[in-house]
This record gives sequence, C-alpha cells and structure tokens, in this order.
Amino acid sequence: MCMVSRWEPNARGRLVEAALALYVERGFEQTTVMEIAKRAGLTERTFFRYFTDKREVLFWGAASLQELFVDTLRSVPESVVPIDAVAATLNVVAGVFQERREFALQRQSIIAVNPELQERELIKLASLTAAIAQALRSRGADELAADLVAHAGIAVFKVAFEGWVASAGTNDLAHMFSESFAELKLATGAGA
Amino acid sequence: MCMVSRWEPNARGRLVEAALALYVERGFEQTTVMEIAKRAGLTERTFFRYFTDKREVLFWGAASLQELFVDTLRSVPESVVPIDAVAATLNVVAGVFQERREFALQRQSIIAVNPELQERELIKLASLTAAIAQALRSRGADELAADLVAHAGIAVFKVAFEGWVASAGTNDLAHMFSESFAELKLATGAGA
DNA sequence: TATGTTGATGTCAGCGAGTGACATCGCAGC
DNA sequence: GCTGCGATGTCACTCGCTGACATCAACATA
Repeated sequence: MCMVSRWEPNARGRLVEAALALYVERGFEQTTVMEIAKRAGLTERTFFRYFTDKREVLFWGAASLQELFVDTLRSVPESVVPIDAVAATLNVVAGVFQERREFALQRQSIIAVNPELQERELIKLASLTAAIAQALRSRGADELAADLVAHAGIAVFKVAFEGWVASAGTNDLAHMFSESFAELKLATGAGA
Repeated sequence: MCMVSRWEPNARGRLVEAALALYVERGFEQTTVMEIAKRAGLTERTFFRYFTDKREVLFWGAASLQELFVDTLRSVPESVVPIDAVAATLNVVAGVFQERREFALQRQSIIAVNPELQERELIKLASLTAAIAQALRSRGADELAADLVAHAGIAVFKVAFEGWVASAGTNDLAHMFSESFAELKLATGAGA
C-alpha cells in the first residue's frame, strides 16, 4: 500500500557498503561478487549493471573528486600562474579528505595490499591529470606547460597523501601539500 | 638425432612474438591466450608459466628498463644534484628507445587503445618511480626530495614520450626530454 | 477499468582468464 | 642403466564478466 517502490531503494549504495565491508573483512581477492550482491540483497548480474567491474566499486568517488578539482581550478583567478593555481586547488581538496578521514584511510588500506586496485587507482589519477591539464589549457597555459604542471600537481598530491596516510591522518594534509610544493620548487630550481 | 633438446628453444620469446603479432592483427581483447599459445606451439597452461597474465607479455622489458635507469643513475657523479642526475639519465634512456623505434611505436599503438594495458603501464611506471627515488636516496637525497624528483622525472618522461610517439618517432627524444625539463623548471619556478 | 509501456531486477547459459594437481618424458649425473 | 629434475601437457575447476530473455510493479493513457 505505502510501498514507494517495488525494491529497496539505493541499490548502488548498498552494493558499495557491502563490498567495502567484505573487502575489509576478508580482503579483495577473497571476496566474490556473488557474496557482495547477496549481502546487498541483489544478484551478481545486478552488481555488474551498477559497476563495470569488481574494482570499480571502490572508485565511485573518483568522478566527483575530478569534478571538484576542475571546478576549484576554474574558480582561481586567471592572473594566478598555473603552478600556484594547482597549489590553491590542492588546498581546497585537502579539506575534503580530512573530512572523510576514516573512510579515506580504510579505503587506502584495502588498496595498499592489492596491485589490481593500485592499477585502477593509477589510471584514475591519470584521468585526473588529463582533466587538470585541460583546465589549465582553458586558462591559457600552453600545451606542454599544462601537461607538466598537471603532472607536478598530481605528484605532489600522491607523495603528500602517502605521507598523510602513513601518519594515520594525524598530520595536516593541506600543510603537507604546501611542504611538498615547496620542496618540489626547491628541487627543480636548484639545477642549472 | 641432432635435436638439441626435447622442445623448440626460446619458448618465452616465441610467446612474446606470437602475442605481439596477434595483438596487432586483431587487437588485445579479441585475442585469447589459447590462440597465442597455439601459434607459439605451446599450450595455454605453459603461457601462464612464463607470464603471470595476458597483459604481462607486453611488459617483459620493463624490468630491464628499470635496471637501465637505476644503473645509469648510479653512474652519475654524486656532486650532480638529483634533478640533473635524472635529466642525464633520461638522456641515456632516450637512445635505447630511438634504437628500438619500430618496436616501441608498435607496442604503444597496442597499449593506446586498451585501458587494461594502460593500467599495467602505469603501475610499471610507478614501480620505476619508486626505484628512481630509492636510487636518489642512496645518493644522499632526503626522502621527500627523492620522491618528488623521481615523480618529476617520470612526468617529463611520460609527457615527452607521448609527444615523441605522436610525432611517429621522427623527433629527437633526448631533445624532447630536455625541452620538457626546461619547461618544468620554468613552470615550477615562476610561482612565488 | 483495461491495456500498453517502461525500468529495475532476476535467470540462465556461456566464454575466457587464471590456478592447482598430477602425468609425461627427454636429459644429466651418478 | 637407474634416477631425479625440469619443461611441458592434461584436466578439472573457480570466478569475473556478458548477452539474451523473462518478470513484474508502477505509471500513463485511452
């Protein structure tokens, strides 16, 4: 009578939750898609309607992270040089990760022990790099500079994020980003 | 009588050759491991004794590339600052790619159209990055600087290599590396 | 009210990647 | 000649993933 729908709502969310729990409990490889689907009250086939593969369920947030990056970057005045615009963007992004500290750490602990998941993470970061480069180009940066600055920004992100995770999220991520940027400028500027 | 061995020699080489040919002929996804093995005169099971998976056959050279990188880096005098040591190393590496131009381009054309292969390429480059960072640390660089310079070097490598492939290998790779390094220094140094 | 359409889900059959266990058999050393 | 070894083959199996088709509540519309 008052059933709003034929099925429980938020199937995708239930699948994410179930997958995360099982990956933590028994590891990624030891978890089958059928188990995830069963726990979410769905079938294996339905899992693959929501996620292209077993790994993707852990990277559902990648698209919104990319969106955040690009939108933030666009909001920085064009007078700011690319490298500083990226630094400013990372500063904003840091907040998002600190807010979701627990989730980020748990997720990273799953990825850290599985090469397949690391591969997926790397290609998401590559996609992010391309998006940043594109955004820089539309700010007027030339091709080569846009690509290199985007890569530099992601390098800083990777290195600092890794350090943040190693500190169990106790350090200030934005501060680590700044430090890494400073070190990068120092290390690249010292030559020649 | 004069059979040197019970089996044809160089099984691994035959598998690589067969795989490459088939990947070019009909694409990576459309090729089954059984087909590769058959063409090499072996069985599917034997393929998996030589390569952990279907993708790895295209990345057999990654280990020697990493070795080349690290050895070359070690041979640069310690008085040279990290970023310049990496630049010098890339200069040497460029030669290896120019020598194998045809192979490199063909291989890249296979990888370029397949996300799975791109993922594998990225994790190989990540491994290379870690090895470079380690080599820099053993040259006396501090943790953070080593990581960042290694990432910067690989970023230059990626961007310039991409450009080289786009030019069908007609440009001078070493020159493109230099240009990218210069641009990176400019772009990171311009801020603050 | 009857009827048709839609969209999320289920069912089923199948392919191909990858693995473990065991068999085979030439070759090298004893 | 016997024996152990190492490279290969055979077989059976799990699991990720896909295509084709069925189901069925909800909704629209006549």
